[in-house]
Amino acid sequence: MEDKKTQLVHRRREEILTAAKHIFAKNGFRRTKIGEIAAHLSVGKGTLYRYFKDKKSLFLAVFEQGMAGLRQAMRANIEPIIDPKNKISAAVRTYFEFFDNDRELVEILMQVRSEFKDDYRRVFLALYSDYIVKIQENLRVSVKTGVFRKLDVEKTAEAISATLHGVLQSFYVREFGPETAVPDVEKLTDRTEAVTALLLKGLLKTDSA
Amino acid sequence: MEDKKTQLVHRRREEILTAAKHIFAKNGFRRTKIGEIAAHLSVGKGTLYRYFKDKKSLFLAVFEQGMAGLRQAMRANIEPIIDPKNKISAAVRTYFEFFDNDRELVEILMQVRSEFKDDYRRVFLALYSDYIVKIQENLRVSVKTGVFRKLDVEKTAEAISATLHGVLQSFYVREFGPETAVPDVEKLTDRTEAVTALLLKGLLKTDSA
Amino acid sequence: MEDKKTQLVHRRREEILTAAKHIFAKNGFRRTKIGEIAAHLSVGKGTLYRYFKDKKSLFLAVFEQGMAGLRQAMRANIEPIIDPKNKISAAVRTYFEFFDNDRELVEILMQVRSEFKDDYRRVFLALYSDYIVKIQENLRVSVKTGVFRKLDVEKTAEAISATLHGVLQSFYVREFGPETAVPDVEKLTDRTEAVTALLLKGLLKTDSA
Amino acid sequence: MEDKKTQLVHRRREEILTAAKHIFAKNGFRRTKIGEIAAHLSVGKGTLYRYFKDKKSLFLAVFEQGMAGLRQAMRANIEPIIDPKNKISAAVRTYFEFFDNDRELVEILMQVRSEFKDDYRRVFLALYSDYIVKIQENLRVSVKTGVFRKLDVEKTAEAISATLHGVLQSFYVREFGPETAVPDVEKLTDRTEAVTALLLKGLLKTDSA
DNA sequence: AATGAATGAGTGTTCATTCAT
DNA sequence: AATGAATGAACACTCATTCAT
Repeated sequence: MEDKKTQLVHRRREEILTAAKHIFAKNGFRRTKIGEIAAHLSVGKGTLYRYFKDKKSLFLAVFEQGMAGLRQAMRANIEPIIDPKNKISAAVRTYFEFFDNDRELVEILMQVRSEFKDDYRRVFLALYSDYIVKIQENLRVSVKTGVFRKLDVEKTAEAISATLHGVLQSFYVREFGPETAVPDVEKLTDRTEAVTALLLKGLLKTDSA
Repeated sequence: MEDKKTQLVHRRREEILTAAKHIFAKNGFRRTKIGEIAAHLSVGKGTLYRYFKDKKSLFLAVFEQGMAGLRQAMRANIEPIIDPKNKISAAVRTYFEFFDNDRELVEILMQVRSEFKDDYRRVFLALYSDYIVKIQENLRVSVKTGVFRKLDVEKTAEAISATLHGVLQSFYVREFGPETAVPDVEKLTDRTEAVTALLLKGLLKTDSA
Repeated sequence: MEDKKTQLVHRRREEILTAAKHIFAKNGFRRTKIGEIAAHLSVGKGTLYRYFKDKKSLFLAVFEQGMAGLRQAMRANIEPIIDPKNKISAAVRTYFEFFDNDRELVEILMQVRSEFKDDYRRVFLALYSDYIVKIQENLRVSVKTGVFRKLDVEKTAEAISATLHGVLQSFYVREFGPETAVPDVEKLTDRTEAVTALLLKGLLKTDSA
Repeated sequence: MEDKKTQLVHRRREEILTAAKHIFAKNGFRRTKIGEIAAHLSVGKGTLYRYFKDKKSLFLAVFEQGMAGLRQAMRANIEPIIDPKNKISAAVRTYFEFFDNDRELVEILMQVRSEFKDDYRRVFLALYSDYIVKIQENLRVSVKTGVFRKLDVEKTAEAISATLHGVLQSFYVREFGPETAVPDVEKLTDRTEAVTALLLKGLLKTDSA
């Protein structure tokens, strides 16, 4: 019985998060009214406050859930791979695919940065640190084994991660937007090859000799 | 006499922009009260409204001025350079130096994205397009001359630009913040080498032969 | 239960209208602050906005309610009367009595004209038209039966109605005003005889030999 | 020389009043900005303040000037007439003609009532009192000479005056409005006959038999 | 005398949050 | 547990008036 109750609570929490993500992504944090989310769920506003302390907590919960999903996807798709090059290309592909499949989360991501700088920092660092650590490990090993050139592991890992974010944003500014009529014409995934190539091979022609 | 007046108006406008940038960067757009900017300048609120239509216009003017400065810096430092590799490294260095020297602008940049998506898009595209075109030209020529490998010009140019943005943001989230007590410990410019190397050489060891 | 709620809502609405009429009449539309009305009712400002869209709507609701009352009074007191002369005198008396008993409404009436010309026109025409039509009918019949002299029905009906308004205003300008210390010394009703006589002796067939 | 200056000042004052009347009538007191009047005259705002203490004074000056014009017209057209009936009909005609020829003043008149109740009262009473006194004299004499029926002089005089005001307002609400495309289709003057007849046939002794 | 840049008081409205039912 | 009526803090913007030039 307790279990049942707990499950119900969990399910309800999920429903709220889904509705909130939808509305927040559509209108942005400020313009979103708690009442609109409640109405979307056909519940009273008070109910939302039983599940989340306040509007900000709800918003951050949406964000954290999204980030957790990203982390999970990255883990599932990258960890099994052993070849360092393939690890990189899998990371790029996974990252892009993930956000192609959850455009609302991109909007949330953009919002959270300026609305809650400090919370963003916290969540960002918490969720991404292990992922950046993984990159660093890959780099370190691959440099040692001679697959990758000699490089500054910390800064390069940061740069790789930053490139993914940067491409996401550039793309978002130009193509995204919930109101875009034809959102499927172009996809982040289309960038996978170019970005992977850039990261792995760089710009220079290397067929020296 | 007209000249004097015009000059005075210009000077006042600049003073307002500087004060506004400072306050907006410190508190963010929403939490900034027009009265606070006015007080900082020791003028009445009405005066600000003589120079800028409303709060949003003032904010966007700060943003546009900053972007104009970036464009100018990029042009001045990159255009004279001929060697494609040096062009790339100069772009990275200029970009990072520019934001190291104007951290308030970074905060503005982060804000504007989520507060005024559409205006951001407009200004961003307007000011950056010529700069992205330059990258594309460089790539196209360098591929033809065999300095750069065969690559997708549009997508790679986008990725290069995105990498710079991404690094700026990653760094910003971790190190920046107007409230940071010791903001000079680490600098964006420290990333120049690693990023330039990543862009030019990629990760893979190329010691063919 | 639904009934109870509906009733409560209705009662609250009436209370707000009463308080608003009082404050609006005392201070005029512009100088009335929403907060003053709320304070008078010991409720929060937000509550007023649950019942009325905005300040203007509240004001116009007060006005419309008053006009509805006037129409009702006119109907109740005039319709049952058959004799044309008595109909006229009843109209004059009812009109004057009504405003003697609701001086706040007079102030509202004066305000609404200049503040919301168009809304005034709309409400005025909507509520008064049937009443003017009644006058016209009375005139038409009475002319036919020879009780009233031959006259321009439309213009004379307008003039009769206008006379009532005009007397109300003249009186108001001189005697009224919520601040008047002794508001009961003179009354609109005191004008009933003189006005009725003026109107009637002009309407009656002067069956001079 | 002094004379010249005085004349110039006078002329300027008149120009300001004309412009102010125009703008005030168009937009209403509240929505009229001092700057708009100044711009219309191609002078600085400060200049207006040399001629009128403040916005309210300017508005009231427009009103008072208009009322003075009405008084003058009434005097010129009525005083020479001796026959009591003709005096009445001349009053009606003059009043209606005056406002047909100065519709802007009607708008001012409507505004002033609710904006400045007390000042309206003062000016109204000051300017109209002599005119009402004239009506009273006419009534008194005519009753004595048997031309008019026995009546309450004060209240009837008030009612006559009120009828003119009332008709003006009724007409205004329905037909006027600065935005009316075809303002000449109907005129106040068209009411002259009906109103005169209403007033007179009520005034004349019905020496039946 | 004329100007118009500068001033800053003043207020309607929204909406996150609470809490009585 | 759920509701949604009630609350009231918070804030941009206008424009009459002043006064240095």
